[in-house]
Amino acid sequence: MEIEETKQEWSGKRLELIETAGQLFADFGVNGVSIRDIAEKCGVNVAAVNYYFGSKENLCMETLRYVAWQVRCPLTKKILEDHTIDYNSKDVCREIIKGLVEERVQNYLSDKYPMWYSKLFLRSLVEPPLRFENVVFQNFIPELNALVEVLSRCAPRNSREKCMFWAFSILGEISFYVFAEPGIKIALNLTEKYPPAFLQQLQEHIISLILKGLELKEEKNLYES
Amino acid sequence: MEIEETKQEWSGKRLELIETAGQLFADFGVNGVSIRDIAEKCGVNVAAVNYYFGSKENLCMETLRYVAWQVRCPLTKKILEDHTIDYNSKDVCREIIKGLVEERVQNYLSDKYPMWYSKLFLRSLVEPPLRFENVVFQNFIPELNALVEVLSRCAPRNSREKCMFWAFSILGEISFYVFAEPGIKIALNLTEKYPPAFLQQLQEHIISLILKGLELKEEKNLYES
DNA sequence: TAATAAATGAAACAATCGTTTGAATTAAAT
DNA sequence: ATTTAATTCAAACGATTGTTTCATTTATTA
Repeated sequence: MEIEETKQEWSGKRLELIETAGQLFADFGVNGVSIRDIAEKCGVNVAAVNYYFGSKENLCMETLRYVAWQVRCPLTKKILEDHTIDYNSKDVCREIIKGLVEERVQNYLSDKYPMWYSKLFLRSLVEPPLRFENVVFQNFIPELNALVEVLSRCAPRNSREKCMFWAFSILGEISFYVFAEPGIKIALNLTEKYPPAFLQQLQEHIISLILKGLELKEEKNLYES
Repeated sequence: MEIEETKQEWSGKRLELIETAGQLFADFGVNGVSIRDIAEKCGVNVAAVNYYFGSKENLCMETLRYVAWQVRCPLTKKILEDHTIDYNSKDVCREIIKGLVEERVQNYLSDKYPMWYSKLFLRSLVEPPLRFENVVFQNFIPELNALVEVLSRCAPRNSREKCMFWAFSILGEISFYVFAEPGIKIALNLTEKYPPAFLQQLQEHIISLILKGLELKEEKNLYES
């Protein structure tokens, strides 16, 4: 119900302002976007921002809260709460890790959501006045810890420290394509969004990389030249 | 000699301004820093920026040119120009890849350079008015292509497309610790810079991850439980 | 030492920033 | 239909932005 209340606030002109502002914030940074830029692109008066949000900073935090909700990856916690999982089965562990990577590639890079959702979310780790907001502590750190816990269970021979590195590997591999998107697209001669076939290859690349690293790769592949 | 001329411009009050402005740009974004901020922190008059650089935008490009020079990774090209290398030797290939990763961990994350050098350099891939400057095309893309070429030679069984993914893996794994530094340090309870022991572990993690992925890992490790 | 160039400083420029005001308009409720 | 609330609008607020001016100081050269 708290969720329903939250979602109600994300409707109408208020939502339009969040979507417009968020996209601009993601591309140009909060300080690179003026309220007049937002108002013009959204087709509303400059006073609308202060009418709906009180201040630019409030709007800023709202855009962050919004995208953090949109791209959240709940699979990790769902796995941790499922006590029927047999982590002794390598097949099970493989599927779990495949799922973790897939969810993030899907939420961060595919056209399930606009790219600027994840781009703005990543900015919250970096840039004032976004960073150090509660939304970071309520999303990034818990999800990171959950990710480490799942990896620890799937690869018990690895220390918790090692699993932290693997968690950062998953996040880093994917995040790079988000935050460095403009440069990467130039390097790859892409004008539109990442093609689905490209994302499919990337997803398989990351899954294979993690599975090999955690010694969970199917044996047949280990020995083939 | 062109280099010498360039270096001469990086001295005195001019260099102090570049260093001061660059650090602020890296942390707060170009639009998040005013000329008065820079002047105050640098202990000079507000007119100094326009006296030495003509405009804020010129100063901005100069800071970028400066850090791109500082953190450049010339090892890749040096390898490509060395025609005595035997890429049939797995030992040689292993050492090459170790070197490539080490150079980047050293230049981007260690205390060889201030962290904001690499942070600002990464911003050039993302954020106007830094992005799409010539320095990106003259550094990021050539180094990326060189990296792909070296990986192709070391792992000839992988397609060029695959090697591109591996190159992005190396860059992504390391870059994540640069651009997401504030969030990561909170997650890891770090107040200072990344400890040398941590970077050593990270470096070994990435090298191992890439070598396993490219099937270059020493056989003894492949079979040990 | 005198003359010249380089560097610095206080003050102000127009432009833009986030924000506020209060009237005009639209929608909802009685 | 009338009242009330919600929304939109043009205009202006003071503060801050990047930049310029010009006098002053410092350093260099003749």
